Amino acid sequence: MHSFFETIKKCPLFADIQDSDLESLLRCLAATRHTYSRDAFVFHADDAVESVGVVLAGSVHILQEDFWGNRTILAHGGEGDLFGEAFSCAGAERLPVSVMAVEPAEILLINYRKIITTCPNSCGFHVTLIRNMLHILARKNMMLTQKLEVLSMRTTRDKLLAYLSARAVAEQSNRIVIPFSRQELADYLCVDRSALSRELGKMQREGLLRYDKSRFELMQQSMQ
Amino acid sequence: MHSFFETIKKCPLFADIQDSDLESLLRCLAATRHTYSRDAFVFHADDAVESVGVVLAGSVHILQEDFWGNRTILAHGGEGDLFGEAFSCAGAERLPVSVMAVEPAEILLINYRKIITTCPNSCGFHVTLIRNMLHILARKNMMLTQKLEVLSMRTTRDKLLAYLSARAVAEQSNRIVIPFSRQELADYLCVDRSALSRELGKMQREGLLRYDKSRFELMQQSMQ
DNA sequence: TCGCCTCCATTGCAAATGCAACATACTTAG
DNA sequence: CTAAGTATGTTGCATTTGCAATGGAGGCGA
Repeated sequence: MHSFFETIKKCPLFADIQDSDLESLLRCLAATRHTYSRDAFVFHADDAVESVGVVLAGSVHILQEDFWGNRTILAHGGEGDLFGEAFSCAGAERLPVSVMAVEPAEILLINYRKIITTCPNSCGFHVTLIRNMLHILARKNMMLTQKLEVLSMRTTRDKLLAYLSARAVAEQSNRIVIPFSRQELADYLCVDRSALSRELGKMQREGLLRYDKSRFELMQQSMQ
Repeated sequence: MHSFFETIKKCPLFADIQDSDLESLLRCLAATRHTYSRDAFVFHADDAVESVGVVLAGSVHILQEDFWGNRTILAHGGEGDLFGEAFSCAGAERLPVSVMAVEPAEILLINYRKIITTCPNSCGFHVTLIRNMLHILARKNMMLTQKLEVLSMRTTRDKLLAYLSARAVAEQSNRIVIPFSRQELADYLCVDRSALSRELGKMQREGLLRYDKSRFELMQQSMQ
């Protein structure tokens, strides 16, 4: 477990904030620390949206409950992770998800209004803070968009090509190394692992690509 | 075709800005108007990211080119629509997409730095503008997340249930009216229309739901 | 070296899906 | 009212996919 300030500094919301400024910034934001025992709710669905949270210690699950009461884990938040920012910034009335401590956790809660309102003593942090928030939301936006482009393909082959092509364009190379194991790649593409393997083999036999473990090479000529 | 100011006011980036303030705001932002003929590029992939754009007249396509050079239309932008905001706010170095006028178009370009930097004469618009930008990004974020939850389901049935359940929870009712025709729903879920119809019929026969046109009723007991 | 474990490829099979073609409402213009 | 056009449901068929089970390769500790 890291120290409080070390953890805080890992959170992208506080990027480019001087260490020496952190303490006064947190005071200015009226940030509060809370501890939660295992399975305790940090936020509960239908709560009013007022704050964003930063995981200081332990970890949380972002949970969603569907119409029939089935719970799904949407995401996991570990040390330094920020959560609740989209709902706050979107001006949502009520939370559509719950946040629950998976293990004993310590959370920093910050009132959203305090972040976006430049404070009376006009401290310069707010500008940085808001810029960081924009940055976080926008990056997440790009990631979501990219994943959507992949998942909007109907077949496993097309999902694979969409994913690999995007990586290749980003890396400006037809040789790419993906940060996933097979199972993880299958999870990312939302397909069955064995079906993924089968399709990969077929594509290699057809000369669309070559691969070895996590190393892939896209073939130029395959205009399909 | 609407007047310049009428169009501007439709753009969510300028929400809550007084009509009387608009003109000086635009001057402060050094916003510039440009006209493009059909098929001209407003932005080109790999351009440096410097500005966001607002469609004043005509319309644009957001295009993406994959590894093999195939172009895909990612989105359409009509009068009052904002584009390029995610890349600007995310601090992307190079644009991963192109923006092209589909028909003769007039575009308002605003340098991103001017938006997020509170100007020397500290005019109050910037605060509103930045808040609007946060709002836009966050709302888009929520929409993307929700669609991703639906598309991450592997079967048509599960996609349908995920979508309908989300609507039902949002509307707090088991009776919902969807804003889509069948074809549009199929497109949203990224499945074939006939397969969607087939699955809907099957689900109705199994008692999971009832429907008539765009009106759906989810059954409570069906815990599956 | 042996045994255990994890990751990955392969395969059989039933079910789901895309696709194309066609049938059936419902809408709208004339 | 009629005719054309559009939206939706239905169905056959080839293909794709998920699922479960199996086997092999490589890593690791005893």
